[in-house]
Amino acid sequence: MRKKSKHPTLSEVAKRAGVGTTTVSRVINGVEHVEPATLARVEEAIKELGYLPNQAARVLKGHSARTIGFVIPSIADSFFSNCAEVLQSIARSHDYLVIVLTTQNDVNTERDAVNILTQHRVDGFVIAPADSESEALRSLLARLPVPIVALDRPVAGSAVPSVVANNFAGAQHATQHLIKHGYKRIVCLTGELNLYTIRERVRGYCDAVESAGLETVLETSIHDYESAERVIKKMFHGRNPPDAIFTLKNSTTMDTFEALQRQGISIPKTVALLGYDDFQLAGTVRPGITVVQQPIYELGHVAAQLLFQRLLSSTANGGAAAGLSPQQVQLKTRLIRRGSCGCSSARAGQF
Amino acid sequence: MRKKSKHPTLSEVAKRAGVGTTTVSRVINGVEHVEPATLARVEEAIKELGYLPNQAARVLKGHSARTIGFVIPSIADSFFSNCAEVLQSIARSHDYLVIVLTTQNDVNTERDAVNILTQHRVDGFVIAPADSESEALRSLLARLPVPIVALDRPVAGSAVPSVVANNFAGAQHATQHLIKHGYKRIVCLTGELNLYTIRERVRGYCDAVESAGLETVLETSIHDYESAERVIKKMFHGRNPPDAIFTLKNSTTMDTFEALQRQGISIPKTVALLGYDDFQLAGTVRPGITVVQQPIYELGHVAAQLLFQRLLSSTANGGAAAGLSPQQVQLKTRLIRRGSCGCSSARAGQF
DNA sequence: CTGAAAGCGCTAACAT
DNA sequence: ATGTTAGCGCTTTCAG
Repeated sequence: MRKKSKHPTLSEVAKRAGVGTTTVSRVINGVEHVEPATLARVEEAIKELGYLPNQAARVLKGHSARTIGFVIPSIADSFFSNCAEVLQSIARSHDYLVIVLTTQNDVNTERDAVNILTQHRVDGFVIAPADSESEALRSLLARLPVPIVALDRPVAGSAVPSVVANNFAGAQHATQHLIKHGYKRIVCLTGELNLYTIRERVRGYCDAVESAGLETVLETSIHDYESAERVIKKMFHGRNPPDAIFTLKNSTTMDTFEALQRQGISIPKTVALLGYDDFQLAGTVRPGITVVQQPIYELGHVAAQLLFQRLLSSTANGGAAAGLSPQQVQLKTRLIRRGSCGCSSARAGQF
Repeated sequence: MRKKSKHPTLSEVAKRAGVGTTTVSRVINGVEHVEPATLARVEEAIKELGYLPNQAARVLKGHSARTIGFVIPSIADSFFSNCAEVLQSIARSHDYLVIVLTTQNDVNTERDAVNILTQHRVDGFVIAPADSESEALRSLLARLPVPIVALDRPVAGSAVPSVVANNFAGAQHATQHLIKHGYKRIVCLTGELNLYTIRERVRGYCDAVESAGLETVLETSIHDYESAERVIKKMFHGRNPPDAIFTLKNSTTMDTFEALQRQGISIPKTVALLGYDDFQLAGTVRPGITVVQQPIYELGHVAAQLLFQRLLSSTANGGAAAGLSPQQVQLKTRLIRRGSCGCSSARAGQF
């Protein structure tokens, strides 16, 4: 004895209240010209049935789904989960929903994700492209009739607005900082050279090192603790060990810190350490770790703003985007000096 | 000169290919009885128009939205973002989407979230209830015609299946461990006593302390670094300072560690520290922090499995849930011994 | 102030 | 093998 259709429908409500469907519809969407008595009856029927309007029907009628998508490599990554939190709260303030899809930086998964969102007729989305240079992605996005904003990584050669940190300058300044400390052999530890952000950071590192007439030492095989440890062992057992290490993302920084510590290599005495991207406890471990801090909250915030500007203005004036914010936003990073680079760690401990 | 409807429709594809809508529909949903030549024409039309079926229409037709909801306090919390990652990947393997909604543990926001998901006709959802005892939530969930699974916190007195860790036993064992070390004055630091998990942990702590004939010292005003520091200062400047501290969630553990370190209070010499919930670098700071580790991955995994079992079986046999896994799953926690409790930190450093 | 009816894009009988 | 057609639940003219 189960109900056929699990959810009550508007016409069921109408029948129960003894009115037409139009009246119920009016009651649901902002009351206008409904007699108090009728209104009361309808509201009671709604309550009794536990009626909730079917979004699908509304959308089919041409209404917005009030939903945006968020396409990111991983949601377990604190950078992106923090962005997601910001995006979520802004979306909610506009009464929009967020659908999160993860790509693991795989271009096929990413293409599927974008298509799925399109099938769901989201009103727009924010994406951190797996491959900034992908021609396929660019043309895929170009066809879509909804606003899109790129986050953390741009879409090269495309009109898609983007909000990214200045990875080049961040890495460049960080490296210059190490150079000012007098370090002569600064190695750069990383993996995932295919990512836009990483490439930019590498560029910044190389630029600074070369400008100082030093030698670039790039190690691109770090993917986890084991690879970090192996590389570090090799470096310090070989001739010409580094006097400073620059790591390009926070898991690499942590792995490196851990490996150095376990091998009893003193920071910053034997080797200095500077990491790209801040993380919890970076100021609490001893020594505190000097890092390039990204404006995570701001990145998420600006991306959300850009998206909703377009969303709201296209609703308002039929698609003509007038007076919108700049298309390509680049945000500054900040160098947080703690003890690991050789600076006095007097101010260590800040998050 | 803008297109009216932004997305191409099935009948536009049909027109362009010179066939009926049915044929196009057949091409889209698993080809059956379509002549190769026709098929080719249709496929080309689809490609040319960049056609993607409108989910809303399908759903309205009675099809599943192939979407599940995930209702959690916050997505920036690593516990929940890790769960989200697991849920996401399992959902995707079943070709389902995940909509994430956050509640900040606010019951009204939570109610809204559930209703929004219902309006979107999700096929089911996983929820970490803000208030396990809420009668309102219980009755709200009871009315819903879709499968629901509670995660991390049960829904008291309800048929909703739940997947939670054994918070009581975890805290009890942890406290007993401190007692075995010989500590006599073990204080418990926490906030958010309204949460099910915290209350269970407090119960476990109290049980162990009282069974040992010691005094319970519960400090429930810790919300951030400042409050942690204030309380610790007071404790160590007053008479009868603690010889061990048990913190009930990881941010409290980190704040406490930091405050102790800044005040030059030695761990574990002056005071031992043991925290509930593991975190990155817990094994890397000095001393490594002994923690109760929750089976995060497994929690997410089992919750997802429970949900999809119900989802898939209700699709298969009309709602009769036959041979399903147990309704109330309770998972074991693990005590990870590092240096901060007074154990030798020989095995420290594991993540 | 209220109701009847058309139609959004799609699927699924039912025809052919 | 393919086309015709009737709705799914809702909003929205257009009439009363």
